[in-house]
Amino acid sequence: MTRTETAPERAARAIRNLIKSNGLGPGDSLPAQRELAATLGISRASLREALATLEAMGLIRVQAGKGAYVADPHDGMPRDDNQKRQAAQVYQFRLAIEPYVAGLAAQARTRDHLIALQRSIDDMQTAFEADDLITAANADTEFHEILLSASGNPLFAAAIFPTAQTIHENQMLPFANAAAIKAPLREHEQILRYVRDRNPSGARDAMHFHVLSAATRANIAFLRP
Amino acid sequence: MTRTETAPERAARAIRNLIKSNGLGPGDSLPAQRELAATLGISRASLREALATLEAMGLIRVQAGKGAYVADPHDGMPRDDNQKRQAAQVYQFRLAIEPYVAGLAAQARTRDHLIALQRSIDDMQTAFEADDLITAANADTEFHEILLSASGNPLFAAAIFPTAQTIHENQMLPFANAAAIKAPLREHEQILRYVRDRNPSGARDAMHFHVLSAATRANIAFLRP
DNA sequence: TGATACAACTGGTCAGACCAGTTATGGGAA
DNA sequence: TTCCCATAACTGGTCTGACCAGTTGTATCA
Repeated sequence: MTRTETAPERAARAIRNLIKSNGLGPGDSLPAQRELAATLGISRASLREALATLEAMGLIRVQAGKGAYVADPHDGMPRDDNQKRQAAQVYQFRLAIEPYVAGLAAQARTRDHLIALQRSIDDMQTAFEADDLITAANADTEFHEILLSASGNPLFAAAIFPTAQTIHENQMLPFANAAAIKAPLREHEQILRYVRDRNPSGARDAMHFHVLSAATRANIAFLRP
Repeated sequence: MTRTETAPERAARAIRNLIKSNGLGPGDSLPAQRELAATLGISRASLREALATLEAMGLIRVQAGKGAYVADPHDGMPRDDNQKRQAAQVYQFRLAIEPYVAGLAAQARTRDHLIALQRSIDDMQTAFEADDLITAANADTEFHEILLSASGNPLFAAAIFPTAQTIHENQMLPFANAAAIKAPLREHEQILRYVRDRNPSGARDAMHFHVLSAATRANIAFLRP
């Protein structure tokens, strides 16, 4: 039997669509609860349950007396007005996870992973040639996601998930510096080589270098153990 | 002004504590909503909002007509029936994160962190002497959580959160072997020593050893990069 | 003994009320 | 005219009490 979708579930999905289709960005406000409930044809109680789940997911932020707003992805983490510092935390985080994951991937990868990794590199190359930095950044992210999945341990992907958006944004930073634009491409190729050759320590070091280089390109410094 | 905590927020935290302190595991059922609301001194509406956030966080699962249950953390991630394999993934994950975090903590810790770490060690000791393995396991988890916070990078805590329950479960496994019961205690003390002395590489190695030892005690083997 | 019907649960949803903050507005005082 | 402040009209936060729809245990009847 296909379990019936609950009213708050339906509402939560509707609100997410509303945010998307209306192109609402961080800080933009949602309709008032009484109005939104009426629009969706549900009670305010159900609406509030939907809002509670969306808030738990970090998509919105609700303030008493004021309203509900589309959340800034950075708001889920402790106050830190300093942009640079946030970026530093992201790179610090990546430096912990990604070299390790690359080492695992070098051992656990299948032929399909290699193909997918190569394609993401090709996509990135093509995007660069077309000056399409958005697509290039997407390809960049994709490369890392494939490695994540190639590691064979779903916990890493689960761990990255909450910070995925922050990480992606950060991955675009380096591209602001047009001069060093091809460097990440070569670094990806180097990583892929080690992963293909099943050389964990090589992959690990190459990824370590890649993350540190990306930080340097973005002019970010941070504490390392 | 310190923004007042909302009733559902308070309730969510209370329920999480309830799960912890009662040692509820996956599949165990929570009290009925009417009863739980009365216990917490809030309305069912507020209680339901709390449950909605907990469900969004993947901590519980609510079924109409039946009840609310502590969720299996592995639901929502790729099927993997093999218990041993799940445990291996957890240790593999911890081995990536925790030594790195320990290294950071050794540099960023404050005096308060040291005090808290020492207390968690003392609690664990006391619990062992009282043969209270549940409390001991809680103290064990607490030690690691304090280090997480001492690292100064909230991303690590955020990353660990989704798998926190799995990790906690795993941390209890070693205690099944009564012989080696004091080992983790000594390992924690060793880590604390390095953290106190601001020795990152020492802390890192000690934590590496600690995680590997825990895995060995639990008779778990896994791939390392 | 076994099947069934009922009672007593469970969560899902709603309407409507009231409180406590926030904000816009309009009327006075300077 | 300009500025300030009281107030009205919002906003979300919370509660009560009701009813519906599933699930489950139990007692009754064949």
